[in-house]
Formats: sequence, C-alpha cells, structure tokens
Amino acid sequence: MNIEGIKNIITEGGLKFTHQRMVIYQAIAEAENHPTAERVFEQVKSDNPSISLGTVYKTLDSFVTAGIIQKFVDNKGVMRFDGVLEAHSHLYCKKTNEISDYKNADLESLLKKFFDKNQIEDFEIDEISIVIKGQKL
Amino acid sequence: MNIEGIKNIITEGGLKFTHQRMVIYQAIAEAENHPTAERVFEQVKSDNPSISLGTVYKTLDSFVTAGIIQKFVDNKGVMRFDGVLEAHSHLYCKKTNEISDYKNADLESLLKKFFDKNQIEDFEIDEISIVIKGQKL
DNA sequence: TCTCTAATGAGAATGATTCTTAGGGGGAAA
DNA sequence: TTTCCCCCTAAGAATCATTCTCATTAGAGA
Ligand SMILES: [Mn+2]
Ligand SMILES: [Mn+2]
Ligand SMILES: [Zn+2]
Ligand SMILES: [Zn+2]
Repeated sequence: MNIEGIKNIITEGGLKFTHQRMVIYQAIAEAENHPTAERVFEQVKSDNPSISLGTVYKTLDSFVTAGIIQKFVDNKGVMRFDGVLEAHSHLYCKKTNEISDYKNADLESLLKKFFDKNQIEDFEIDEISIVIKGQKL
Repeated sequence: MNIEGIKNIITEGGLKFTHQRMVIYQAIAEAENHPTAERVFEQVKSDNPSISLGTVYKTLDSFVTAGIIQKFVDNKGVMRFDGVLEAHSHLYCKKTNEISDYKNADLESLLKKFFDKNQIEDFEIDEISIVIKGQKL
C-alpha cells in the first residue's frame, strides 16, 4: 500500500496523521504473521530509530479503538495484532508457534446458521471465533 | 467430592498426595467460574494460611501436566484453570467479565464433520475451541 | 506563521508468572 | 525405629509484557 492509502486509513479512523503512525500501520499491513508489539517495534526501528516502545503500544491501541486493526491474545498471553478486519479463524502451530489465518465462508455461515437456530439462553452473542491448534505438516 | 475421591484423582495422575494439592484441587473442582491462580490462592488461604502463591502456580501447572485439569488464557492474557476435562466452548461476558461453559454435542459433531470434509492443507488439527464473546442478558 | 492540543520518548511502575534457594516431610530401605 | 533421599513447599527475587507519568515536540487549523 502507498503512503496516500495509509494516510487515508489513519485519518478516516479519526486519527491525526504522524510519521510514527504511518510506519506502524505499514508494518501491520505488510505483516503476515500477527506480530506482537515488540515485533512491530523491531520492524519499525530501522525506519525510525528514535521511536519508543511505549509509542508502539499506544499507537496500536489507538488503531484498535479506531477499528482499523484488530487485536487478540495468543495462547501464551501475549497481544497479537492483525490488519485483517473480516471475521476469520486462526491456526496455532504447536511446532513453529506461528499463527496463520484460516478463512472459510462456509464455516462462517455454518456457525451463523447453527447459532441462529440454537440460541444460548440469556446470552447475546457479539462475535464468535475459532481457535484451531495443531501443527504444520 | 470427598477427600478419598480427590486423593484418587491426584495419585492416579502420578502425583504425590499432599495437603496443598488436596485443597487446591478441591478449589478447582468446586469452582464454577474458571478461576485465576490468584483467585485459587485467596480461596485456599482460609484453610491453609501459610500456603504460598508460588505453590499454587506450581501445583496448578503439575495438575495440567498430569492431565487432571485444563488451562487456557483469557482475553486479558491471564491464565484460567478449568476442572472440566471434556471439550467445550466458553462464553465471555463483556459486561461482567465472567467466563462460563457452553457444552453442545451437536456443535461438536457439526464441527467435526465440517473439518473431516474440509481438510486444511498442510495442517493437522489437534483441537478446536470456540470462543463466544457477548453479554449476559 | 502562531497557537493549541494531542502525540511522542524516556523511563518508572505495575501485574502476572517464573525462578531460585533454603528448609521440611514422608516414604523406602536398612 | 532411624536414616537417607528426593520431592515439595515457602518466601521472595527476577523476569516479561504492558501501562503509566511527565516533560518535550510536532501536527493541524486559525
Ligand atoms: Mn500477560
Ligand atoms: Mn503479563
Ligand atoms: Zn488473522
Ligand atoms: Zn470451561
């Protein structure tokens, strides 16, 4: 994605455009692997050696609040950031510790149909996510 | 559960029976709410005022390794312990922060059937869990 | 350009969890 | 029963991810 595209996403999220936000968003958008804040920090330091880790945390949090990225907690308890906004599932590899995306529209609609029929009593569902643990072959 | 029952579970897990292990297992077995280690510690201190938090962590970890309890990480990144061993899903309430169990055999078999048909390429599934976020009504 | 406010950098503080170490207890063996 | 050994435990230090504080800076609009 080019600079203008990133700038638009950030400002349309209601955030002031800064150099730090620009490189941090870019790192998330380009990442394939649901990076941690620490990993984003390392990635971004080459372009911006004076950036601080606190800024990375705060910026990622602003992005989540603005709805332009997602976050979740991995099974070690560490925060992971995800530039993919659509609902999708995650594959956890026990061997490599990588987390990869699994998108399947059939699965989404299967679940939607199931929970439409089988309402959970006294509970209103906002979102459903599937965590699949296993290993790459 | 009575003391003999708990003692059997602990020793059949290959662990030496101690007073600390007994009260910690009892706390998990009686808990309805997927307690944190800290919460188990508070619970158990009344019976055993000299117990240490480190012992609670190590004991819970031994139980998990022995396969007599389960653990997972909640969406704040904190470890939760669960005396329920069968596969089941969890409901996260955004209002009360409670985590409750959702067991539905139809859902389990639906998912099993789906992933039997739709194998994920180059990935061998060990376990699937569903996280449902929403709120109690 | 000037001003105002929100963003940033640096580092301290916090919270959950793990590690280290010294002492204690219980069972096997003599 | 006594000894020996190993494992368990208590206490607190250390670690790691994350949040907070506060002084300084830099966008964006006037
Ligand atoms: Mn954590
Ligand atoms: Mn933590
Ligand atoms: Zn993803
Ligand atoms: Zn449960």
